[in-house]
Amino acid sequence: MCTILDVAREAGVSVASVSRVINGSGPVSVKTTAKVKQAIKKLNYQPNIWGRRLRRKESRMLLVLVPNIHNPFYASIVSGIEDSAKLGGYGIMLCITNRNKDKEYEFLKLLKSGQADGAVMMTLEKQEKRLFRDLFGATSLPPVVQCCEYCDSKELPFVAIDNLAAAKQAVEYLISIGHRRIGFIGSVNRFISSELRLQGYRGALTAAGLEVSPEYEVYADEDYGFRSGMLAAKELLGRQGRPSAIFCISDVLALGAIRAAREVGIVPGRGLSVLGFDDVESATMFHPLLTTVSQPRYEMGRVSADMLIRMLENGDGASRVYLEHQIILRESTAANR
Amino acid sequence: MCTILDVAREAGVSVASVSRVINGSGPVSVKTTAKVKQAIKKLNYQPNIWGRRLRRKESRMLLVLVPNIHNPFYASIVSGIEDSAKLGGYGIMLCITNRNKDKEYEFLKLLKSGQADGAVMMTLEKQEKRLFRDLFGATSLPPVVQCCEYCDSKELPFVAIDNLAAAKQAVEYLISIGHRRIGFIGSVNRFISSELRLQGYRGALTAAGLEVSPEYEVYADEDYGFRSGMLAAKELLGRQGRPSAIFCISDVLALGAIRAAREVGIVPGRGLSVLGFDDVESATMFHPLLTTVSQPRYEMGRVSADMLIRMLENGDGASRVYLEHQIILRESTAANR
DNA sequence: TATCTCCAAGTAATCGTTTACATTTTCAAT
DNA sequence: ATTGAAAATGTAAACGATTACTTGGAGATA
Repeated sequence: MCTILDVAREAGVSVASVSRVINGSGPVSVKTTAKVKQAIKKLNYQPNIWGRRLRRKESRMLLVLVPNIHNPFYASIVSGIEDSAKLGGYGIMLCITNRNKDKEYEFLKLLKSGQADGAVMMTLEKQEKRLFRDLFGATSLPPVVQCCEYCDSKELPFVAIDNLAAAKQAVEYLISIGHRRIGFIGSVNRFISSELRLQGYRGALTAAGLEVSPEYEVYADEDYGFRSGMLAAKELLGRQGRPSAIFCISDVLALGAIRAAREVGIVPGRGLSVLGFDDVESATMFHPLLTTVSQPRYEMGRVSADMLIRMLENGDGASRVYLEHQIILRESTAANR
Repeated sequence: MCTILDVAREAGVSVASVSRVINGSGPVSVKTTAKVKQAIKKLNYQPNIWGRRLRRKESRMLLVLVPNIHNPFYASIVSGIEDSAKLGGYGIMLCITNRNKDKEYEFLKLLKSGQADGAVMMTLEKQEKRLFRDLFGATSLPPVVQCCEYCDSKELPFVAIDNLAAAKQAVEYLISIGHRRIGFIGSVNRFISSELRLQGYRGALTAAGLEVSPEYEVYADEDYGFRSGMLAAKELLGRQGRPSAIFCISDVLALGAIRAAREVGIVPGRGLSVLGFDDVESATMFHPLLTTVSQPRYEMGRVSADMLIRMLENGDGASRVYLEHQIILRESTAANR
C-alpha cells in the first residue's frame, strides 16, 4: 500500500497537488492533473481512509438498527436503506438488536465516538425519548431518522405509514362486507405501530356503532411469530360468540390464525375472514391467499436514508413523512353470511 | 468530543501515560492510573477511532457478503456472524449483493484499502478463484472465509455442510419408503451446493439401481423463489410417468412444488412426496409440514466468523469445516403405495 | 557520598490525509 | 520592461492516537 507522498514523488509534484487532483478541491493545471492521474494509476494508489477521516472528521457510515432480520418485512427496508446509502457514498453498519436494549445502546454510542454519522432506527418504542437525551443531551437534535416506529418525542423525524388510518380502513372493509363480530390479534410490545393499529381497529368499530369489547382483543407474544398467532387465534375462536373476522397486526400472526382456524375445523376465508398487515412473501404462498395491508417497505427504507443524508449534509431539519399504504384484497376475507 | 490531550491535562500527566492506562501497554503506577481513570470518567472521554486506526493500521471490521437477505436462510447465518464478530470486538459491514458481481467487487475492495480486515462470503460461485487472484495476487491468502458456498480453489477455507452426503441421504430416504420415480428440482445457478445436491440425488438413484433420467430433472429460475418452484413442479408433474416424489434443493422451491401439486389435483404428502432443503420457518407453517434437510445456520455463521478472526489474529491457516446436517421428517413425505 | 539499577513518566516522532497560508509562475496590460 | 492580478504550486500545520526513546528520581550497594 502506498501513500500520497509516493504518488507526489512519482509525479514530481507536491502532496497538496495530488490531494487537489483527487478531491477536485483547488485549481490544478491540466499538465499536473495528467501526471498525477498517471502516477495514481501506475502505483495503484488508494487513499488511506483512516487518515482522511481523521483529518476530515467524518465517517461516511450510517447505523441501521433493526429488531430482527428473520422477518422479511425488515429485510426489504434494509435493502432500501442500503441502496440509498450507497448512492450517497455511505456505508452501513447493521445492528440486529433482538430487543436487547443494551446492545442497541452500545451500538448507538458509535455515533458519539464518531464511528458513524447517523442512524436509521426501526427499534424505537413509544417512550424512548429519554434514550436520546442520555446520548445527545437535551438540546441537540440527534442525527437519527426513525423508520416504521417512532417514539413520543415531538421533534424527531420519522418515515412511516399512517398506521391508524390503515388499520381503520382495513377494519372498515371487514365491516363493509358484513362482519359484525370482528376480533383483533395484537402483540405485547411497546411499538407505536401496534398501538395505532389497535386504535384504528377500535375507531372503525366505534364509527360503525359496533361495540368495542376486550373479549375480542387478544395479544400474542411480542415476537409477532407464527406460533404465537396460532395460540392467540385459538383463544379467540374458543370464546363464545366467536368472531367471524379477525384483524391481525402482522401477516405472520394472520397466517397463524389461518392455521388455527383450520385446526379447529373452520374453513379460513369462508368460515372466518382473516386480514393481515405487511404483505410478506409467504402471504401469497398458500390458500387462502392473505388479504392484507401492504406497506411500501423498500421505499420506506430508501426515504429514511435519503432524509438522514440530507440532514447530515445540508443540515435539513427534521420532517415527518407518511408514505401510502394499500389494502390488498385476496382470498382470506369474504362477505359474511 | 475531547481528546487524549484533554484527559492528560485534566489528570496532570502526559498523553503517553493516558494511552498506557487505556491500553495496558506499559507500566503505570497505581496513583497515575487512578488519576487517569477519574479524568476519563469526568470528561466522558472516548478514544478517536480514526486516530487509533491510522496509527495501528487495523480496522476491526469484517465484511459479510450475502446474496440476499429476504431468504430467511441467510438471515440466521448473518446473526451467527454478528454475534461472533461482536464477541471478538469486530463490527460487521453487510453487503447484499443481489447477484451483482460489480457490487461485490466494489465491496471487496474495502479489504484492500484497509477499511476491513476480512470477509465472510456466501456469494462465491464455483469458478471464482480468479476473483481472488485479481484482488490479492496469486501468492497471498486472502483474509476470507467462505460460508455455505465455495469456489474451486484448493486452499481457501470454508464452512459448510456436506451437501452431497445430505442430498444423497435425503433421496435414499425417499427410496427407502418405496419411491422409485423421484424428481429433482434444482436451480440454474453456479453455486457449488446446487451442484453437489444434484450429484447426491443422482448418486442415490444410481446406488439403488434406479435410472437417472433428464426427464426427472428440472431447473427453476436462479432466485430459488416460490413461483419458480411452482412452475418447475408443474412441468415435472405434467410429464408422462410423473414422479411420486420430488427432491428440491430449497424449502421455498419445495413449498412451490406443494402448491403446484394441489393446483393440479394431487394431494401433497399422500399423492406426492416433497422433500426440501434448509428448514426455513415457513416449512412448518402449513400442512403438510415440510420434510427437509436442516442446516445448522446460526452455527455456520458463528464458526465462519470465529475462523476468520483466528486467521486474522493468530495467523491460523485455512481449514475446511463440515458441520452436521439433519433430516427432519414431517408430513410432506409418505410411503409410496 | 557516589554510582548503578530500575521503574515510572514524559517527549516527540509517526501514521496518511487535508488545507490554510505562502510562494512562485504566468501573462495581460501598461 | 515593469507591474499587478490571477492561477498554480508548495510548505507545513493540523487531525488524535500510539510508541520508541529519553529523562528523572528512588532505592540499593560499595
